Amino acid sequence: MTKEKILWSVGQVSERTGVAVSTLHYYEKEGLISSRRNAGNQRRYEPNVLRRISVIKTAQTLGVSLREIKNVFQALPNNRTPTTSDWKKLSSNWRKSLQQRIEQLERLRDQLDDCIGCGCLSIKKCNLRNPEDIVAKDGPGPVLLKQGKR
Amino acid sequence: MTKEKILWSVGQVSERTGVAVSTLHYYEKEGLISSRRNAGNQRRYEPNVLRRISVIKTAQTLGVSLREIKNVFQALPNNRTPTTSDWKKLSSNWRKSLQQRIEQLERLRDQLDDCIGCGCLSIKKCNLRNPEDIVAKDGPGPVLLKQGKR
DNA sequence: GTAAAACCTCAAGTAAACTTGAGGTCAAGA
DNA sequence: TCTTGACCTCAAGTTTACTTGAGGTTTTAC
Repeated sequence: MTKEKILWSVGQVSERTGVAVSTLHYYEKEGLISSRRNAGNQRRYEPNVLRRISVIKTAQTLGVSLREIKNVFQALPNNRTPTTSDWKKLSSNWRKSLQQRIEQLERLRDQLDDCIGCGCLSIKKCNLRNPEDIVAKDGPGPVLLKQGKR
Repeated sequence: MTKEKILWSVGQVSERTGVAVSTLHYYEKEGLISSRRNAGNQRRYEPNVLRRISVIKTAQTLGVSLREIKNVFQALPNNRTPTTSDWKKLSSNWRKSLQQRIEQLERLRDQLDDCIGCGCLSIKKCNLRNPEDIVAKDGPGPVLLKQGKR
């Protein structure tokens, strides 16, 4: 009993996932997904590529860069096609950073509430802009939230 | 009694806000902030530029593009330096989209929880990847969350 | 068997948000 | 005064995540 493998063409994967063919090429070039080729050199994907693409897109929604996603993939034992339990770990980790992001935004929201309340956004008082309660003196010193590059 | 205006040099604004001098130049070129010049053609900023920069940085944290921020600024009557009540409106609006973003991420988080629970991320079952409860058929059709460009 | 649709590669282009560099001017302190 | 640090302009470079295009091959449908 041979296991019949259903393979997908790039166009099928594209339609199935909503991700452009050119993007699939790009992901492959970047080492995020892989494919086999048929006799005519056309890409043929195993179904699990859909998993990978889902994870990529989900992670991007969370603000994870492709580079980081690739690292996560590569950290999987033997860089094998991830198993269910690998996915569990991934989901768990991303759940954590998602939670952190949510909390960060909630803090920001609450600070915005303060600002709306006080109508301030003033340099010396506003929490949002002066999160460490640093009060402006004549001398300088950074006052905004430190923010990574976006 | 003349109103003494304290003006800031670009270096001072940079240190005060944590935003690089080159970025301040860039924001000015893009029409997000403005400055006067002293006799020697050096930039001199009115204190309210700090407000603008705060708003820019805050909005960016919320995922608002510079273009959008500029539009908001320009929508202010006479493109004047925003007043306290202008800021209230801005804060309110941004508070709304912040809330939406939080809710979106919370949904994502809860769906991730489901995935962790079921260990799936499977094509046919996973909520996260199949948010509309579209069950995979043999025929294609996009399955991922629609996502704007990032 | 043939035409159209789908696929291939590789290079170059795009957009946002900045940064870097070259070449030169201005200002403040010893 | 002189030197050093802060400033100036303008052009070009950088990064991420893709898209577009040219020129050619393969597959599929009639």
